[in-house]
Amino acid sequence: MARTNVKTPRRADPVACCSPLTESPLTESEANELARVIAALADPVRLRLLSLVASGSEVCSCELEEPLAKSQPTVSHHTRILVEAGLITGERRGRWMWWRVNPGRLAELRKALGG
Amino acid sequence: MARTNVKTPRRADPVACCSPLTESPLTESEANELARVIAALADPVRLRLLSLVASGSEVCSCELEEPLAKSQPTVSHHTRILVEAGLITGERRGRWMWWRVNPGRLAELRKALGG
DNA sequence: ATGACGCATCGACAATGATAAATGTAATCG
DNA sequence: CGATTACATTTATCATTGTCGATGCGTCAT
Repeated sequence: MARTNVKTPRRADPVACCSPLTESPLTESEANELARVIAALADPVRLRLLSLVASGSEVCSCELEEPLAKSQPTVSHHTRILVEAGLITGERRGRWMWWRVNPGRLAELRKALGG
Repeated sequence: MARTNVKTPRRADPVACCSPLTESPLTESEANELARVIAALADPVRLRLLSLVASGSEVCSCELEEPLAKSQPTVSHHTRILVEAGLITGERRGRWMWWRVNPGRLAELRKALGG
């Protein structure tokens, strides 16, 4: 069946849009899009979640609750935000959701930050 | 008290502490410190403020209110947060505050983000 | 089918943060 | 000196967000 309930990023590339902010002033819409993605990383739980997923090649949601010490709805909330930011992708296999990082998105972010 | 109100970063280096989050899981305190700095950039007004400061070599606070379309207290609020994150530094000369970016801090951030 | 499991969604609450008016503090000028 | 300028701080308001219990939905095993 097709589609699970995994959300995809809102638009093509909310980050790759912007040249490094150290080079030229950001427009208002560029700043809005960039801030949206950065906000996804501006939380310690999501940073640890992302680093946990990056450590293993794939990580199941059920393997996240314990190390993060957060409830299942809270973990689901954070994975959703990271997916919407394009930083991770999720795939449902059976009853489990498997998460992978999107390395390209992190690279875009670093570039937008002056890299 | 004699001291001006320019705040300095809270500790030596809240960001340089962490190896790239793509390499090993962040500890809780590493994630807290890193999230603090990232949160300083998770706002469109501060992103535009930072890019404005980065564009000119030095920028005065009075030159920020108009392009940002924000009140003076709001601009002061945002510059304070960027200073506490170590992303910009301020120097008072006469009645004006002159702001400069701290390129090293942005580089540390990119590194912590997997660079 | 029935139950157990894994995860998403909804609803509510507390905490945080962005904004600006009013006020305070230095520094400069006449 | 008093007046003015540039900025910080205080205070209050309002929107956003992190958190979790309850619930719903799909999947698997029996």
